[in-house]
Amino acid sequence: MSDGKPTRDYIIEAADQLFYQQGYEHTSFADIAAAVRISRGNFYYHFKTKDDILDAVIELRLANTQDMLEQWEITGQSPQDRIKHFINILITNQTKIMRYGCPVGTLSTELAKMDHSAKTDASKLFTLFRTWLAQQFVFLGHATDADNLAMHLLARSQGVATLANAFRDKEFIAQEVTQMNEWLNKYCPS
Amino acid sequence: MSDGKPTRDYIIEAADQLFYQQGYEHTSFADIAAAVRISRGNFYYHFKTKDDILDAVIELRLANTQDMLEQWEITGQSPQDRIKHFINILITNQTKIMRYGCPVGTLSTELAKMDHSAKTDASKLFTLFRTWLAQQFVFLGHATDADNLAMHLLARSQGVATLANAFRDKEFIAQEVTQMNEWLNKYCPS
DNA sequence: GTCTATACGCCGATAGAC
DNA sequence: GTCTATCGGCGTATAGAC
Repeated sequence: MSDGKPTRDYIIEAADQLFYQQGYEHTSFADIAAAVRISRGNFYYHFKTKDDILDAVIELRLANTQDMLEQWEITGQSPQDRIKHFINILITNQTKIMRYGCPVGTLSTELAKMDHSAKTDASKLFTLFRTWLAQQFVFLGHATDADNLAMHLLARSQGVATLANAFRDKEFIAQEVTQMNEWLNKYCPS
Repeated sequence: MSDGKPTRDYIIEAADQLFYQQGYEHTSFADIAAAVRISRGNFYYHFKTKDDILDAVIELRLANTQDMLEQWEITGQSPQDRIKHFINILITNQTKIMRYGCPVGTLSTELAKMDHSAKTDASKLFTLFRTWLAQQFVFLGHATDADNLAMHLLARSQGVATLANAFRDKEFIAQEVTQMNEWLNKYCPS
């Protein structure tokens, strides 16, 4: 590549995209190699197995998610603002979601069906959102059921992503996002 | 096989199970052949391609779903009873859902990622539930937003399935089902 | 670090005997 | 209708030259 970034990083980023767009199993080494413009053989200098790439991709996603949540912690002026940031991903990423679904949910589901060992690691992506959301609800004074509220919101968001993907329905997303914000307002001080 | 049922039907039923448990792509002809106890070669007497089996499986699921909805129409004494039947699938099938997710949602998601031609047919499974639920809401006197309410409930149910699968959490299902029933009561005459 | 060449198995699919 | 044998292709993975 042109800049100083290690080839390994390019591989992980390409795999990240392809695993999301095509699914883990449906993505071959040839696909990733073509995207990074290296030979298949060279591939194995950086990763021993396909599972190793998956591990690296999950690690990358965990780090990126962590960064995003920390950003929201800074830019969101109140807990409800921050939670609204979460709800709003459905709008921000609606094009991708309608095409490929939610990157967290679809990977989790695929690995569960494959009975893949990385399934536990992939679910940590959910945990990241779950813990962060729960913390916001604690800030809002709902310490006792903060985790339940976090899980509820996560589930709502997952369901919207799945159906928006199935029906390619933009209007539906907008409508559900509105309802989720209204739901949130019930738990916020007025 | 021992009884008079055509081998073709056994293949479809085995494929139905395996596609659900392992995913469509992850399931090979060898897997299905082993389950039905026929040779791989014999397979092609009944189906020309793997896609043909998928079509047959979707057709079977559509028919089975249709039957189930008609049953609910009979056994459910009121629209709210019938809708509660829908909500209750999450409890009835909780073991399978925690392991493999929702059969409708996971197939839809997988086919979308593969950009598979059968994706549209698979989404008809969602449509079946959607139309049926909307009809119940019409009966409840919510004609203007019946479809929105149906989609909302479908999404809730999908989200619960996805998270229950990711976290293998039975308690979460029970809790969300309770909330969905409470939500439903708001739209029912008291 | 990157390449070519290649091994080897499983995949979907076909041909043809019984 | 069911079988065995086999094909061509692509999958992951390895060996070794540069």
